[in-house]
Amino acid sequence: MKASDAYPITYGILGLLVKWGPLSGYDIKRLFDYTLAPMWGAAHSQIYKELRRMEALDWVEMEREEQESRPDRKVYCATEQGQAALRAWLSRSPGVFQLRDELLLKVLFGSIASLDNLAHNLRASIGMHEMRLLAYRQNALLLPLQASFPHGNKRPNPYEAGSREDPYLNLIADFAITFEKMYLQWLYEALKMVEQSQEQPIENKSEASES
Amino acid sequence: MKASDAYPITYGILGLLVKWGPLSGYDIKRLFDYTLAPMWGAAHSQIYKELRRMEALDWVEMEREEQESRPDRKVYCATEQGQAALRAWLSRSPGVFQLRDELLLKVLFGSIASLDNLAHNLRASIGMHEMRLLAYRQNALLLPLQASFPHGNKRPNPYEAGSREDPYLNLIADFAITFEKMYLQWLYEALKMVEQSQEQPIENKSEASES
DNA sequence: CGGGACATGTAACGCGTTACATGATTAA
DNA sequence: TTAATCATGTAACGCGTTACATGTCCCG
Repeated sequence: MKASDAYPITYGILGLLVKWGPLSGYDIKRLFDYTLAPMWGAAHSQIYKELRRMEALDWVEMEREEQESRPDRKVYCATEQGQAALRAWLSRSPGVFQLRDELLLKVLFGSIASLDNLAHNLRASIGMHEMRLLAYRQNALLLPLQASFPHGNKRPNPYEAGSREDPYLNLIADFAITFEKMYLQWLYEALKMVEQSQEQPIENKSEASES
Repeated sequence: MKASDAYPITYGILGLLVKWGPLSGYDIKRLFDYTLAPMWGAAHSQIYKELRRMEALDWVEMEREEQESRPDRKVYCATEQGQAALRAWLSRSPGVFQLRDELLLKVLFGSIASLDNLAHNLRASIGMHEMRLLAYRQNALLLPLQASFPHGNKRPNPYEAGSREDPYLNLIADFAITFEKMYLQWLYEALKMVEQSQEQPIENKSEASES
């Protein structure tokens, strides 16, 4: 087991398998889209890729569930080695993460284009984040964990319906909601500023004469 | 000019060139490290790569500044075409950005390892974000724009020492500070929760008998 | 009868990261 | 003398993204 064999997404999948028990690639994708949405995104193509890599490393085991008239479900479990690797990763503290927000770039360079333009972008972002906040408030993170969880949980796992009481999940939900609220508040303030500039297009503080 | 010829970092560089006028790759790197730190990071290797790509597209022009006993500075300018491309990008509103925070993953999976471990990670993050906040409060974003800006601004550009009054830069600084404060507050609350769990290791709400 | 959910894949492409490389100047 | 600043590169590697692919079931 080399360190370069694994990356955050590897451990993300591994963690899901340990915490919410045997899962198919499709299940994992749903968990990324809902439960992990505030911290990590993943395309299904990458999840399937990663699962095969982890199988080769003996970090997960696959069991085929046959189905009629649908592709077979391939259900994965974390092995002992996988769990050891996960614990090793958990023991290393990560560096500060990199925010990569295109909107912030467009705000910084807002003066280069028109203010109408910038205002439009801000409104679009407000709409999207407002929807996210609503989703989080409606407990979207728990959607894939509800009673309706795919193949109906076969073995009684310790989290079944009571998952909403997992304190760590609650912590993440708190973060997601607090973050979206803060982000939205900033967006509204930025929009207000831009709209004021639109009303008084040129505010000549310094008696600007021709250059 | 195809859409696939450019990415956020391309426009980040382009925007810097338009806003803070002729710059070398080294200058651009400093601007990414300080001014753009809250929204986009970039390695110098990628900046040099991108500059050559943009030169091939005729989005930037290069002028060599000869120096004794140091490598020549290659100073770049945005062309008309480059500015047009930048404006076109500014007019498209971006989707929601993806947070990719390894720490949040480790918090979610915190119960898999020891609480000591998780507390340690949280404290490390607190330290790092506390430093960031301090830097932002000390106007770190402006560092490369101060009077000391490299080759001393040759042509009197409209931003020279007064950059601290650019309203868009102020907006970004506000965002950075608000974000760090929010993040830190959450980290402290998370740590408090974990420390309480350490004191009362097993809180048997449900008279847990053997499975 | 079209669209969504279910279910799993392959392929292309490059941004972003990390490491390696060079070499002078200046300050602690 | 050790380290930081100045200054610009090359190379390897793969995660993350986007697009393409296939086929059934079920709901309105």
